[in-house]
Amino acid sequence: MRLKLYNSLTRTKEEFKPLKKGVVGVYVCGPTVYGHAHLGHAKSYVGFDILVRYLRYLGYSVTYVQNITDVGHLTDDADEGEDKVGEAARREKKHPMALAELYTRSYFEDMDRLNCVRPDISPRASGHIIEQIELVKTLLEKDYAYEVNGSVYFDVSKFADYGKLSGRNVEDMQAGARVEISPDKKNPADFALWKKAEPNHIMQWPSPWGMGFPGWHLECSVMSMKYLGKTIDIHGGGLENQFPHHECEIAQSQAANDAQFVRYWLHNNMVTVDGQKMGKSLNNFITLKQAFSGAHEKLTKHYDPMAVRQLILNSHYRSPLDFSDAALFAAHSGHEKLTETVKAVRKRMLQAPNGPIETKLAKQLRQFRVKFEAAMNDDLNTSVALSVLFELARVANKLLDQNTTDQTLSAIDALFGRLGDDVLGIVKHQYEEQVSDEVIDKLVRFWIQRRNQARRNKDFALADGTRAELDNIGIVLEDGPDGTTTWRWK
RNA sequence: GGCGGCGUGGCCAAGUGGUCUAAGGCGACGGUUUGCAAAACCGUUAUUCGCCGGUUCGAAUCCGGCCGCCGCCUCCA
Repeated sequence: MRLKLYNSLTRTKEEFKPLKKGVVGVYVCGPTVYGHAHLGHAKSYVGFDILVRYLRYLGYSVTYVQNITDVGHLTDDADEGEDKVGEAARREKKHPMALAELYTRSYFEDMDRLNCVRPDISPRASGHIIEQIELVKTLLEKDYAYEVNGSVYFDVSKFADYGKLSGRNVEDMQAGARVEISPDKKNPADFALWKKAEPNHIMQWPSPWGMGFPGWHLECSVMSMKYLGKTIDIHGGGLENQFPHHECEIAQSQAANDAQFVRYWLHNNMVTVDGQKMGKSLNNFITLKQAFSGAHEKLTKHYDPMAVRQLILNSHYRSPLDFSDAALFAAHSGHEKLTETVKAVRKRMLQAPNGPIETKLAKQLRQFRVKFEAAMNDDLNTSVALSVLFELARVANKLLDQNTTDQTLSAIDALFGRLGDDVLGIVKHQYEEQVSDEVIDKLVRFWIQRRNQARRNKDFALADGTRAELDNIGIVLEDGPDGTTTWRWK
């Protein structure tokens, strides 16, 4: 069976065939870096992380591009609001580029903790102004765009397919239902390619139309074209960007290039928190840093990033996901079970008797792999794929109760590695048991107490024995004149 | 107003015409193991898939109606 993906463009699951054999270009709409990443980012980017990992598992050579939006994304409607990065910069009293850098780093840090593979290229919108201006020029030359007062708009009436992706009809949409119509536009659905900047606007660049900045939609067209070509295999993004962002990308790109822009459109569904949409005004807006530290009133504890990842993989990427403390807790418990099993297998592997794997078991492991791949091939059904890991864990734990062979255990470990690590990213190559200084201090103090108890009981043999044992480990006890005991490394 | 999605056990969640008396996880309960516990393992926990009607030899899965919930079209992945 081959990989099938649900293509938003055709609204069907289609067999995935890349344009060039064995090579896949993936472009995913990245974050606008004006704040810390939140649970919504986690769902979206873990979802596409799985796509990239699985394509690589299947043997494709994948180029994964995910932009960083640091200019042009407005707070209001696509044309009238303030630049998000600019506004946040003003609020935090930073230069916009410093603010973008801060949150870009924060974003990468959070994604690393979620064990998402880094994109191969993370292009910044502000680093591609020249290319964006070039695209606007092309669209003007081809008469798909018009200039008004230093701004350039795309003329939607000239692009027949506008609305095809999101199933909308320009005529049917209530023009300006919730948004003021810009007087400069010929048609309310027209969108900005280039915006004139007022003098106080910090981020602005010279252009043939005067000082200004690019429209938000432009960057994705330009950067995907630059790094992946005019026609790309897969474009991913959050469902909320299907309209208008992705429609606009299609219109710009295809008008400019006279070529299909994207062959497979993938859209990730949204998250809710306790059943409600997550919004800054709703007091249920949870950043990843808050989830990882537990610093949010909706959370009873801090959650390991892997628990968040596990919860995301527990459901399908096209289904909405409700984050609740209970759901996170359940995911955490489940993840712990898998982790403990993998650790136990690896530990036992080292001392298990030499011997081959039983034929019957080898067959069962192959079946697990078949089931896993069938699930993943079916539009990345991670929920079922994950269930295979739990079945594998059960088999492994049963074998651990018996005196099984080293080859059996290493086969199980290899399967955990291939499926759980390479594809799902919830099993790690290595688990280093790190002991903090605080824990060591508590342990030593515990022994100091025991020794002092022995001293009070005049059991000097035990007291001295304890001190000698600690000394062997490299820990020196020092009894002060006031009866207190401190310790230091030898 | 326009567009779309969802409703499966106490909770999360797969399954979308027969292998479904419905995967997997969490939780709960009983058992094995254990000095006790934890972990692990075994078993129990939906004859039923929001409600009503229809199509069909057969429906959680298709169609119609109703009820409920959610999202997008502003911000937001």
